[in-house]
Amino acid sequence: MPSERQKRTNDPEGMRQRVLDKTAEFFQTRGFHATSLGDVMTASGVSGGALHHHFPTKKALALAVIEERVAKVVRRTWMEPLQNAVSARDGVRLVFAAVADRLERQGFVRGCPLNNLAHELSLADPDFRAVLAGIFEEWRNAIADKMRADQQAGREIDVDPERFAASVVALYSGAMSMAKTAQDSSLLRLCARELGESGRDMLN
Amino acid sequence: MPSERQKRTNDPEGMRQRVLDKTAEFFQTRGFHATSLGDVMTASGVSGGALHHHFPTKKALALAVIEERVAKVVRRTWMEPLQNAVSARDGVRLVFAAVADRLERQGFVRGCPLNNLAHELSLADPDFRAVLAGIFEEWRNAIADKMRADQQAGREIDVDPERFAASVVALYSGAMSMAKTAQDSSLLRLCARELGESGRDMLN
DNA sequence: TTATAAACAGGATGATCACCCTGTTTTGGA
DNA sequence: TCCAAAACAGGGTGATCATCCTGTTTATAA
Repeated sequence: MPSERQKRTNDPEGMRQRVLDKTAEFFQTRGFHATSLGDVMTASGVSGGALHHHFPTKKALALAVIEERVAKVVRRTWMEPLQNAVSARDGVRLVFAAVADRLERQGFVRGCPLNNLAHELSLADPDFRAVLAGIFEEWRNAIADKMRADQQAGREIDVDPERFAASVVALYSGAMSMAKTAQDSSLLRLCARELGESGRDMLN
Repeated sequence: MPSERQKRTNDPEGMRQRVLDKTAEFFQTRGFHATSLGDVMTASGVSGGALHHHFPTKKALALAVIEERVAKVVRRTWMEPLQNAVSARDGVRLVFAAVADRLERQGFVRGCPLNNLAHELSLADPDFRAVLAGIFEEWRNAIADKMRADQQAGREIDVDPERFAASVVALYSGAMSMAKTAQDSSLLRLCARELGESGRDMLN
């Protein structure tokens, strides 16, 4: 039986996840440089020794956040809904609308976690840049693949899948940038309309 | 006549501009937080006292950089070429092409200075956010105004100028984000094609 | 010429930060 | 049961950074 002098319960995986959660949150609202490891330690209730044990450097922590949190957000927000959509174009419209809905409910815009970190870290470190570029590519590929599937079903024949994918990611990223800076989610909706309700729009 | 014990020549405005130049450069490649005032002092050959005399805080320096450098880049890159263009759509295409040309010549992508700082500073400080949002708005207004002028000449009747302007800024900002992260300016060209060469494109 | 303020120099300072080190506790397998 | 490794605690450390302060030099206006 556990004696009363058992003071600690080791939960390495739980502690790791707690650190990643809080760090991802701080990175999203303050960015990499404005987030201190002290902030992370206090917020996640982790000692300096434990933090260093799981993540030897701040860079290692950031890479884990990007690979295990940021990438996951992109997959859950974009790729999964897209695969379940009836078409590429419809899926993209649904994602734009879903994100705009969420932003309006929460009342403020923190921006796209991938873009936030990409801007701050892409030029700072080659390792950061490589991982971030990989997520962007995965994102574009998911959209292009869906569009190619549509085309194999005989639809959207005159569309270049790569160009469509890049433009959708660009439109979304840029719209989120503006929405974050203006703190106005209606800019996202405005850009979303450009994705074409009928056949006479920019992106149609 | 100037005696030989005249050791210094005061040039407050020149020194101010030199500081702004170097700071804008550092902000563009490293960002706000990764740029130390020591970096600025060494690079621009300015003493701590002089720097503090012209810009009492780092925030004041950053605000000056945004208002006197970043805003100017947007005006020179976007608004002036746009006003001289034959149409809004054509002007936008020209700017995309001009930027892509420059990026290819220089061989690397540092990104859009406005977006770079907007991502890092928008949520950090209300004053930063306000100034940055103002530049985005000015940018959008310039595009929308040009489109409205086209419409008064009977062209592009079925286009919403605000929507067009927001989408163009978003497409450009997002394309630059991707190009910067991938260090591949061809992504900008790919997105530029979405602006419509004939009449069957996303943005046409 | 002289007084006053602006312009500039350069070191001091306190706070912060990422990282490290030493030691203790817990865990799981031999 | 025991032992080695993993997990964790917490204080220390050198470096860096933004800001400040005191003093000196230059410009300007009376």
